[in-house]
Amino acid sequence: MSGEKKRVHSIDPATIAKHFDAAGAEQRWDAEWEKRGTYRYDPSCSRAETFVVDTPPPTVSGSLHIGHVFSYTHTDVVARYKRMCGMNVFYPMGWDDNGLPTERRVQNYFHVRCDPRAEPEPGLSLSPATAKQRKERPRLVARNDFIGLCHDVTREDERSFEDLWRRIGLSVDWSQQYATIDSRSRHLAQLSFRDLFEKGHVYNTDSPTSWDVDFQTAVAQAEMEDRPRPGAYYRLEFGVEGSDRSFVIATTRPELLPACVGVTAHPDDERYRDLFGKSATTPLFRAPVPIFASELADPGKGTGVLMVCTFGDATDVHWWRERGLALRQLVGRDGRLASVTFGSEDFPSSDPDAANRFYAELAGKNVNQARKRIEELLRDPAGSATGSGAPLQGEPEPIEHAVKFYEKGDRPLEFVPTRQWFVRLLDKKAELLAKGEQIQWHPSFMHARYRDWTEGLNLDWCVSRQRYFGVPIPVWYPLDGAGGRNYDRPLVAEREQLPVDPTSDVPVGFNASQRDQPGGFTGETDIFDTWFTSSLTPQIGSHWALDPERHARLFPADIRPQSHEIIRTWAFYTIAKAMLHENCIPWHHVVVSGWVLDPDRKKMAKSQGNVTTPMPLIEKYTADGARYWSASARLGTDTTEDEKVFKIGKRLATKIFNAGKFVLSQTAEAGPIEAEIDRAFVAELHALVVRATRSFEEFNHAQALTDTETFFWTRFTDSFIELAKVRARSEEDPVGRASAVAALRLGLDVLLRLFAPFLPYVTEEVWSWTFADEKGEPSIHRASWPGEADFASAPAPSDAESFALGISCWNAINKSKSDAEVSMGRGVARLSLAANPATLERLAPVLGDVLAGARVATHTLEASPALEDGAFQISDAEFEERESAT
RNA sequence: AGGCACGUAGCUCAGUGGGAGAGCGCCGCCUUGACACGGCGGAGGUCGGCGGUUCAAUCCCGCCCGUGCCUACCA
Repeated sequence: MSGEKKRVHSIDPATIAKHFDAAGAEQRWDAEWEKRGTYRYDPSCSRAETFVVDTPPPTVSGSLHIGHVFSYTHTDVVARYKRMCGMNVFYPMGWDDNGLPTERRVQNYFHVRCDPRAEPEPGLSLSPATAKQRKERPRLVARNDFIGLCHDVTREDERSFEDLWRRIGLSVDWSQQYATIDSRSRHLAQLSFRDLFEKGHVYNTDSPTSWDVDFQTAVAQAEMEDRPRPGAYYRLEFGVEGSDRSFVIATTRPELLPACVGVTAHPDDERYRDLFGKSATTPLFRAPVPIFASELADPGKGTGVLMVCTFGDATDVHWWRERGLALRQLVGRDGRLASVTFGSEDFPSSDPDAANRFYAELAGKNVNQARKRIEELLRDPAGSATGSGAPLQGEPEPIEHAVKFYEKGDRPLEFVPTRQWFVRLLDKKAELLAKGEQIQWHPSFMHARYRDWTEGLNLDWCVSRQRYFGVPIPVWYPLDGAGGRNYDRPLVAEREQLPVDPTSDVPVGFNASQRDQPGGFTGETDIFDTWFTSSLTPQIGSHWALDPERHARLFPADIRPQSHEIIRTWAFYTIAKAMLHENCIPWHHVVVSGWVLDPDRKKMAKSQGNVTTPMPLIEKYTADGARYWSASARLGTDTTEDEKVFKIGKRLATKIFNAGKFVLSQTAEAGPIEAEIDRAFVAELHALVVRATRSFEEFNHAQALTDTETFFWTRFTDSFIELAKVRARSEEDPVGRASAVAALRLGLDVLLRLFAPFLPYVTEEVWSWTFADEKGEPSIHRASWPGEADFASAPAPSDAESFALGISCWNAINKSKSDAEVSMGRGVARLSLAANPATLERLAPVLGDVLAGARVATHTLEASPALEDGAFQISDAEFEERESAT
């Protein structure tokens, strides 16, 4: 830039609005960016030139809240930085409409139920159900028709999300959209299953599985949560066969007594040692059950001896398998106690009549009802296994204990034997952990979440769900001559066949007439766990098996933004899938945002009823203001919704607008940057660029913002502009004037670009005034990130500290004005400035600018060796009269 | 019960082995020529507590207290 004349425009400030019209700018630039394709992904670029974002697809049936603005802004800031660094950014948007929330919403909205067996009605389109319709039975619709209705309902939700994303300026490429239930996602999910099947990673088995009795579906380990629940220890007296002995078992689930298949205690427990190998007799039902020793029994819990039921908990399942115990399944899929007959082979009893009499009181009841009733029965001495009075010893002792629930469920999970499909993961913990090591986690401690979860895994991934809406499992089963299903030879759809719906499509080698006929086939009606599809978001973006060339340009992705509570699901499963399919990691970085807390520091959640909708905040504080609040938060740190911070962001945008207006309205041509204070300012600016760039590279955008913001206020607007202002308009010093204008413009130019990822609107606005034209880059968001090239021609200052020194001196003069209670603009007729000799000497090159900025007419310098380096003392200041100030 | 994180000014939060910080709020002053949607100045904190390491600890280590999350806990 030095020497040569640049084509520089100044603006006429009169043509610029007095105040920044943020709302207008937001609307204008969003349309302009779309029109220009500013954020368009270029599919011709190689993987190395591309920065790939694995955008989290928001649950479209969820409500919009300020937390969405928060975390998506974090991602956008990174995407914008990378784009300015010259990367071809792939930043898609997905919509998560696969799964229960949408299923429920569609059911209510249209008053329909999905039924895979229903006749398809192509082109089905419904109106929202009327009150009258709601009183009737829900209409049954086929799966694909249900999916169509889902699109109808979610389109509206998607629009409101898109409105928000556009309003806050997400630099998403809107031509890259997908939905987790759309045909490509379904296709890829089924291809994923086919691939896992071919590689031997999936299996189906009939075994006790965690089951939600309300949703009536199997649930995976990752979807369970413990909730503290009140319960009670019921002390029940058991008999010992062929002996007078008895013992007492403490149980919290007396209703499972009829399902008791064994009794166990710790092998070293003296109290029960003599019982091992014998048979116990259960109270009420008089069932003989084996007594065995197990290390898993805790002598300190309850009475130290416990009953094994099918099934009370995971340990019961373990003992049942290990010991080959009987199966006496009581709780059915609906959560009610089944009808069983004591005295049969499966339910032995030494007194079947009494047992059946007691059980008749329980059959058909749900778990809670059965517990209440059996407590009463257990008070009846007639039920004793020993003839020594009521089986219930004393009163139940209330306790609070943890009970497993489906995270979306309302009643405790039960173990119910069902046939399910699983992805084998338990035997791959070590590889999964190794993959986690290859990924960079931001902040790094989030890696521990992944590690803990993976190490603690104790079940394979149950991927089948007994729901109706979702991606069908592409499998049929051959039927034998008697119509029995052969689960060991599943007919998994061929790759070329996909996508399929096995309830309407036909496996290769069969024809439609053989459906559900002996010797024919039957279609799987189960669907996939929604995570089975969501774990493929990087592959959905890259089109994976459907377009290997594109896949190679987009996979693995660079960043996966997400929140920490779904590390065990979304992150974990995505890593597992990439590993099982291609033995690689799905992305290089996981970027974890914290949560937004309400002003009382509680997590903002729809269920808590404390969510803040974002639009009013954006309208009040502008999109840039909302983004400022978001970007101020470090990754992984929970952040309080604090309007004060929004306000600061809005103020910052206004200040940038005004500073831009001032700098760009300087009419003089820019020239070489020669004045010492200009050079020193530029040197500090350069250092800022280095710091901010490093912060971005470390995924510490909050630091980059803080540094840029601090510099902008304290070094640029509050000081450099003030100190260079007079010279920038000086008629007598054309060289100094050109230098000042150049430095001011460079400062604005660089700071605008440093702010651009955070405040896309105001920076684009100011950029558009003259820089867009001068630099031939219509959008700041496509301009280059500041770097060495911007400073190549700026000579170093003779003293790196001279700008700082000038500011100190200027501040000292300001303080004297403040002390005298005169305005900063007041002229100073004369003053005496004291500093130590070395400081005075170093101040000399910038003193002229300082005195001009402070409007000092005459001054005297005083060398005071006693003063510290860099300290200034002002005395004998005489201020001009207000009227005489010019 | 284990793991992780956090605890700094009234509020929201930075920060570092050597001098305690920012913004907001508060107080005082200044209508100035980019900006009153401004500016200048000021008050305000035993950096959760107790020990230890060190010449030196808000920072490193240990213990404790408090908060949040993750994981475990159904006899």
